[in-house]
Amino acid sequence: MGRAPCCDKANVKRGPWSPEEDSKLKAYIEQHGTGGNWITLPQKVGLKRCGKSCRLRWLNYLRPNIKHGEFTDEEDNIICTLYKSIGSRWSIIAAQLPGRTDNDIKNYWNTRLKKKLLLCNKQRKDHRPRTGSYINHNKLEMMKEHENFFATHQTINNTYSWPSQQILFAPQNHDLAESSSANSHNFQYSSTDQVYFSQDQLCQISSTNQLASMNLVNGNTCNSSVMISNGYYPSNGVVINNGLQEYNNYNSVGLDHDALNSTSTTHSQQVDKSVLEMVNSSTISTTSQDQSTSWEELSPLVNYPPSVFETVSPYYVFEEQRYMGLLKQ
DNA sequence: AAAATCAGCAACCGCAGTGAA
DNA sequence: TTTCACTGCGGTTGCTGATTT
Repeated sequence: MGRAPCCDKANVKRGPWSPEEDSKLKAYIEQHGTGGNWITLPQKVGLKRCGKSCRLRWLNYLRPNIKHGEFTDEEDNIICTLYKSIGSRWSIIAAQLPGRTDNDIKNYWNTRLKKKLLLCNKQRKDHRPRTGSYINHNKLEMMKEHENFFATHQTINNTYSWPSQQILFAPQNHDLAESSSANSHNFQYSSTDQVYFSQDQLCQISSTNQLASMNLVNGNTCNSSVMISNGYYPSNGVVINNGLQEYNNYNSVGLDHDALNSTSTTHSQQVDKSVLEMVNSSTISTTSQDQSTSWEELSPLVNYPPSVFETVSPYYVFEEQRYMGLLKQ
């Protein structure tokens, strides 16, 4: 026995909403509210529409403070970062972007952001060496090669106009920082807990085992970092290289507890906090990921340069898949 | 200038979760 | 405990205007 339809489809209007319908619905809801029952709302308003249709129209178009138009670089950033973390859970992503609806963000991702990444990937593939193992290339040489490439191919830099950010890592304790410093990495301290690395330094680090014992820090700006609790579940590490952005954001379960409880949070921290709460309080779907473009499909598009992450990404990707329910435990 | 194709987006569909009876 | 109406969400469809051929 199938479920009863929510409305009599033969007697409801479908398709685009007219201005008259819009104004009727808007006026009614502004005056009376939804009454918590969308199914009976159309009758009260005097519309021959399905309740679900009214709800959608209100949420996506009529309700106050809806923001239409171009997405900003910061919004792009947040969408990509969160997509990397939680996948296509548009309502959660929308909750981080005031005025944007899940439908808007979903459309924007499917029609523009995804293509933006694909375009970038194509350009990167075109530049890859044709022979030999990419992974086995000398890391420093590859890094220099990429830097030269982006220095001379301004068009690619223009393709990605997102704000530049700096990669941040933090040692788990000061001893590590000091010992690392003693290893001639010449770290710059932004605070007692954080260290900034140059790309060359990262190459050196990734060629050693030091990365595994470090904490990845959220680097939306140099001054707004979230300390991650351990080296296994970094969250929201974003790397910029000459205009290209590295989204290395993994599951929020690794957020540092102290950071989460900190009262002096930055915007990016607040985003992580609330997303963590939302993700933890909702069920993770194992099916929706299959139907949309998976991050596994797109992640190669933003993993640049490979030399920085090849050491650690397989494990992190595994962890991400496991927590997203993509792998059996 | 007309036809074909593409891109963007509003709206729809159906499934899963929730809570009241 | 079970049933079922309702809500919310994510994937998909189809319309429309823009662009290309």
